[in-house]
Amino acid sequence: MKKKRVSLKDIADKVGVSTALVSYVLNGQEKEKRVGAEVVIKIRKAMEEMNYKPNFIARSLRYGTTQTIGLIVTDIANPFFSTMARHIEDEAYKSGYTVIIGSSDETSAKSDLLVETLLNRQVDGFIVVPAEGCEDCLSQIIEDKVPVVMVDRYVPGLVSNHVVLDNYSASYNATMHLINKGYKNIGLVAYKSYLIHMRERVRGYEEAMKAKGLEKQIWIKYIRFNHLKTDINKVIEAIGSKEDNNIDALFFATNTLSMAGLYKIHSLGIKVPDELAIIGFDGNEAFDFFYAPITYVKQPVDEMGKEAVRILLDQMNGSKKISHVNLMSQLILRNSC
Amino acid sequence: MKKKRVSLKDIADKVGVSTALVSYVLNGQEKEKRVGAEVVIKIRKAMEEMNYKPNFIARSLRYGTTQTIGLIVTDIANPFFSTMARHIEDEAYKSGYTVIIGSSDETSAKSDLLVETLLNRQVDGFIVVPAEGCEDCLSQIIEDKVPVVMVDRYVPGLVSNHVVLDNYSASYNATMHLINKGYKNIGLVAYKSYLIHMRERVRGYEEAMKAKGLEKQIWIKYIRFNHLKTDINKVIEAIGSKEDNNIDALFFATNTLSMAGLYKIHSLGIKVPDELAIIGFDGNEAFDFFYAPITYVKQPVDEMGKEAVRILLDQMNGSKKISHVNLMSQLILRNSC
DNA sequence: CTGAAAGCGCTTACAG
DNA sequence: CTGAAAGCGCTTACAG
Repeated sequence: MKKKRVSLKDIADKVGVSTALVSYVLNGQEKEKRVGAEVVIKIRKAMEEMNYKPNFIARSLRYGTTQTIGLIVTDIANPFFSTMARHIEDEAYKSGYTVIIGSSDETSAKSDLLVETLLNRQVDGFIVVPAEGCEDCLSQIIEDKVPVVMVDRYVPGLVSNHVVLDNYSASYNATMHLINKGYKNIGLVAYKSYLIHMRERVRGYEEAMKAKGLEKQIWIKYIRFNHLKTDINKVIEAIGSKEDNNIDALFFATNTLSMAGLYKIHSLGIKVPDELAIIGFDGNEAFDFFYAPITYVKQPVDEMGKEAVRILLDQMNGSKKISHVNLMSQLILRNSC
Repeated sequence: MKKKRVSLKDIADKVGVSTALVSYVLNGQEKEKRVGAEVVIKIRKAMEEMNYKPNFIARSLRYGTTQTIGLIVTDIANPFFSTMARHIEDEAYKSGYTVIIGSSDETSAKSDLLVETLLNRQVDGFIVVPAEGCEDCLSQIIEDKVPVVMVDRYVPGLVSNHVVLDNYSASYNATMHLINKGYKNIGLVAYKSYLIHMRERVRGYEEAMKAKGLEKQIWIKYIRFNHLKTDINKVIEAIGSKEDNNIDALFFATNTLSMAGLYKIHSLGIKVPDELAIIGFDGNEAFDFFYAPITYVKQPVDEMGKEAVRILLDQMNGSKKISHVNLMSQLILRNSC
């Protein structure tokens, strides 16, 4: 079907030299290998004329390296991850790397599948957002000695690289902001998950409450990832009907939680911030257009992506150093609290 | 650095057979090739024990096929394209294909670079959102006889596949909706571009206006892609200060135009729909939270992605049929007009 | 300065 | 039923 592409050998035949010479000029080694000046010219000309393009697959097989990075996120359609993917792409291309993206949907089954697929495809390294139960697939990567850096969250105990938000302080500061604004019954809406980033966000909230003597007011709702809408609707309805402990402020621990919560708050006509103050997670255009623009925890998603690539490149270049990067968030103040 | 992976030959040596047999059982051809029953068992066992993983790069070199699709969008961080990418990913994985994504930023230079990179990497097919001036890079793909399907827009005159929105009717219907609602001075905000999807959207608007005897009221502002904010702010400011022809309704021709326009409308405090009616393009969570939820043209992005993959797979399987798919949009009615 | 040859890890006709 | 061998398109020591 495909037209047969011209190979090194075709060039060599045309010029009447061995493939070695063609390979040398292709790779700019005509100096070191002292290829004859006229030969170089002839080879260049032939490559041009025949529109030669090197076959990376062959080169990969030879080198045992593909110049490819595997990126596993939970969902590329999630703006947080698509934005990060873009930064990763840009940073990787700068160094001649290409990126293959896969979405795990927060399941270890899909993560496993992706890891296996990408490992078979000989990616040189991984950037992964580990899902729950991903200890195994990650240790498989590590066993194979393929460099990997985790982003957004990491698997505690796994000796490997990661670049994540300082989730504890992000959450602590957001909660403290609400407390300082005078709210007392501050609730947290989090995912039901033992993943570290979620636990840290919970912990930050709890510690802030305790620090201000509000341990009695600690109120956390855990949402099931697969039942986002139904679970969160229930939570918001209960708040709306005052069944629930007179919650006067709500902190959402992720962007998807924030959005789902806002939809329900909006449809129930709960007044923000008068009846309910809000702090969301991650920037989002929708936050800006909510009638009370939403105060939120801003993550340095660009840095997260770029830093992950830099660490990964380092590893692929043989560095043995394990890097743990904690990025600081910023609380963007608006009118929702 | 990487641990040497176990190869077919390692298995063969361990079991004491030739690589041919191992290859046969690996590919489930033990029946056709009548491999001895015990041998099959031994090979299977060895593969298991040694944790053998086939090397796709080697296989690719042999087959001349990589089971990889190259996807070139304008920006993977744009929600429209990231959502499409997700559908493409899912559909591709179903058939054992992996996808490599690149962002062109709407420039032909980056598109060229991406095409070259992906061609070198021997992708089996392309799905591309062609940028302005991309005639050349596309014809290069076509010359190389690599299957390609264009999405979102296409290059007229290029004999190739595409799946796009029926932009003319989308725009015609949206404009007609505004006219029927009684608006007279309806403006269109489009990108300054000769790309077909944009021209069709402009044409749909113009024809609708003419059909209702409003040719005199035709009013179009062309925004430069690289000066989105400044250009659009100027347009909205002029409307706000009534300098401009008493525009009472605005139709935005893309999602990025819609968002940029809404930000300015919001910050100037222009009342929607009383002072200015709005129709936007593409669904968007921000549309939902605007104080007057935005009426918009909804694209079937899932179908667009999946259909593109199906056509591409068909082509890669040798089909010579050229497919042109026009998808219908839907006007989602809300309160902004 | 240049060529012949081995090898990366597979697959597959061919011979027995 | 099984093995030896060629070949996919490159790179690179080695010999001359």
